[in-house]
Amino acid sequence: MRHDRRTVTIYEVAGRAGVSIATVSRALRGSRLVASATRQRVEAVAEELRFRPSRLGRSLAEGQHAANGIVFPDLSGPYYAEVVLGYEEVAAELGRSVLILATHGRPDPAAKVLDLAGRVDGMAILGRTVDDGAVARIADSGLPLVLLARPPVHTADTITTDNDGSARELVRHLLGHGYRRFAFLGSPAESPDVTGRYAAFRDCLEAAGLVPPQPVASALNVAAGYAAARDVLTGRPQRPDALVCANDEIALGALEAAAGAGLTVPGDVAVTGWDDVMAARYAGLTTVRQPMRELGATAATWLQERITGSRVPVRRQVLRTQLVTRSSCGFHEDVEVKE
Amino acid sequence: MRHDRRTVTIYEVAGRAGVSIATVSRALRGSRLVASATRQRVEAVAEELRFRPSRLGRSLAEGQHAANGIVFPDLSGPYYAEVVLGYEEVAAELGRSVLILATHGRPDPAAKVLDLAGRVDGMAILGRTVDDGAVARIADSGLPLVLLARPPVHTADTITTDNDGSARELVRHLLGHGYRRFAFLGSPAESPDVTGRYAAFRDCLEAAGLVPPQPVASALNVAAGYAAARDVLTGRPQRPDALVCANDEIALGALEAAAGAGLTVPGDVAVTGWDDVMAARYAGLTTVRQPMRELGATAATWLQERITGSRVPVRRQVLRTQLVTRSSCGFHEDVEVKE
DNA sequence: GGGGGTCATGTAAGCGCTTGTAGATACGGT
DNA sequence: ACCGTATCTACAAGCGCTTACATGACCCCC
Repeated sequence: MRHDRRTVTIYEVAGRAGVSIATVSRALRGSRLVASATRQRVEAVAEELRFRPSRLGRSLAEGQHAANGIVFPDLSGPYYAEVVLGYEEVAAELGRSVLILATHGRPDPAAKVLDLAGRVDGMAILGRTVDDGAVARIADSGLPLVLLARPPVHTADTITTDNDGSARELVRHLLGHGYRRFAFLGSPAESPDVTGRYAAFRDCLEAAGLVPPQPVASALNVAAGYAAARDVLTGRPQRPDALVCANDEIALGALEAAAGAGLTVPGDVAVTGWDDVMAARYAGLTTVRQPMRELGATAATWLQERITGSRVPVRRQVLRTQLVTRSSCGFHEDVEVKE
Repeated sequence: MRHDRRTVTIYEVAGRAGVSIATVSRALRGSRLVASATRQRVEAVAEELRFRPSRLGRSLAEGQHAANGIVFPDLSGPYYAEVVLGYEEVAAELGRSVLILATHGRPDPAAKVLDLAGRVDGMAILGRTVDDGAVARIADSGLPLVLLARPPVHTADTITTDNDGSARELVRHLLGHGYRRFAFLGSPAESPDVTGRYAAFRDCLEAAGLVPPQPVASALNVAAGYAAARDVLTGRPQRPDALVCANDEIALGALEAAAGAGLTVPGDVAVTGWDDVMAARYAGLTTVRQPMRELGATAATWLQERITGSRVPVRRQVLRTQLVTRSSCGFHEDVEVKE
């Protein structure tokens, strides 16, 4: 069952250098307890033999994987990719490898998540990928955990973006443009973010004296958004004049549906999204930009603190968002600044 | 230096169940050499103690990490993200974890790549992230390796997409629309793909009796594409009428530059890209779609074969691409099919 | 010139698992 | 009553490293 290729071990280096393995280990890790002549000899032999210490041996002895994990639904769309990137960048800087696990919308990722948990010193969980039970079980095992864009679970740290604030800002902006017949496209059950966005949308409309509509079910992709918007724009007695979409992909689908129905944007209907994907810019879509990279970076930083130190209190943080107004929500004088 | 949180080990399970650790191991791994009464007892105790076998212990004993690595430049844009996703999906299916390493354009990732190599049973390297020397060194160590969208290095398997074929198809298409004054935007040094695309572009124009232009330097992002296109469209005596851009981001920048220069697309100038990013659709950009997901999936499959079996011959494969014609390369009757 | 440091190195005990091998037990056939 | 065989279990070696502790050499100074 062993690997075919023989790798050179610390024993061979020790033998060739005429010292014990303890000395090799010390010499190569820069301990001061080695005479410099010995150190040089060991280094020369190690170089000659192309010795690379086994990560497994080292990890087992140290009781540290020197690795972090991250679980996410997928990487289509820049949203999660940016989070992963921010996470990886900080982790790499700290000398930790990153293990990924994409759930790909599979029903029960618990087994794979548990497996991942056994390979890392800490782990970030992104969105609604792992159910509360599994999260609690992992947290209870003592594995440092950070939850991202996901409802908190007792002892784990949690970071989210400001869905509440951004939804309110968005709705007020649309109200300011004179829109009154709102629709919300996207199923709150799809993700915790959508849940929060819809809730704030509802509250904000109520506060404005309007009757908030039920959300229109839609998965978080272009095709679903197209279908949902088509139904809403053509199949109802009272056509809405503002489609608040749970993310940009739904909104992009909605823009197509509007065009298909012969409606102009933003004249006949306004459309907004969330995420500020690259396509949003070319589609003139008003949307909410979120600090995804920072989300990942903060997660990696927090984990590091939990892994090395033993800070006790549970942390929660809400990252600020930015409303990006383009043409799809009404006419503006200001032109988007070139980036 | 050991971890604080005490994890339960096989010894405790053995003690509680009144058997040896060997029996625990066999019982839990489903060996037939265990009486079913014993197995049940062990399983009950393991469950009660929430015993999770240490991955490190197991890997060390088996000489297998049960993990694959992948190195890529970044994850902005769907290109690499899709590859990673395809790779992860297949690897996970095969019970292997995935370690990622983003080079983030850092100058010398060799140390981190070597570290990664020590943590996995096989590894994919994407694009021009690791220099030939480091690749050769890893390959020589016997680590199964697959190179993606990158020039081959002796013993490693290589998979690329059909840059040559797609470039020729693209140029012929533009020639068919009547364009004759071509420019190529993108620095061949940026990536092996760009090198291949430019070479085929050049050859194809020569074959058509035209004098191929030198490439116009540009990094693979929107801002660089904008700047390069602006120079080409405004700063030259003979303005080109077809901008073949090395990827979609450059092309999107070029579209903006054309608009900024008061030129119509495709009337005054045609623009094309590569990758078919989501924004390309909304920008009406003609481009080349590549099977990125398949690229990653194939890499994982090949690695698995190399890791488990010992197939000797070096493999090379070129994946087919698909020209996606939209409005930016001339007027078409056909409308893109809804996806 | 012997006691007490300091410095360099070796010894060995883990870290948590897998697995080859040997031993124990029970059973059936003769 | 005995032995061969099948079935189960324990023993122990190993995987490749780190590190506490022991050992020994050497030097300094009273």
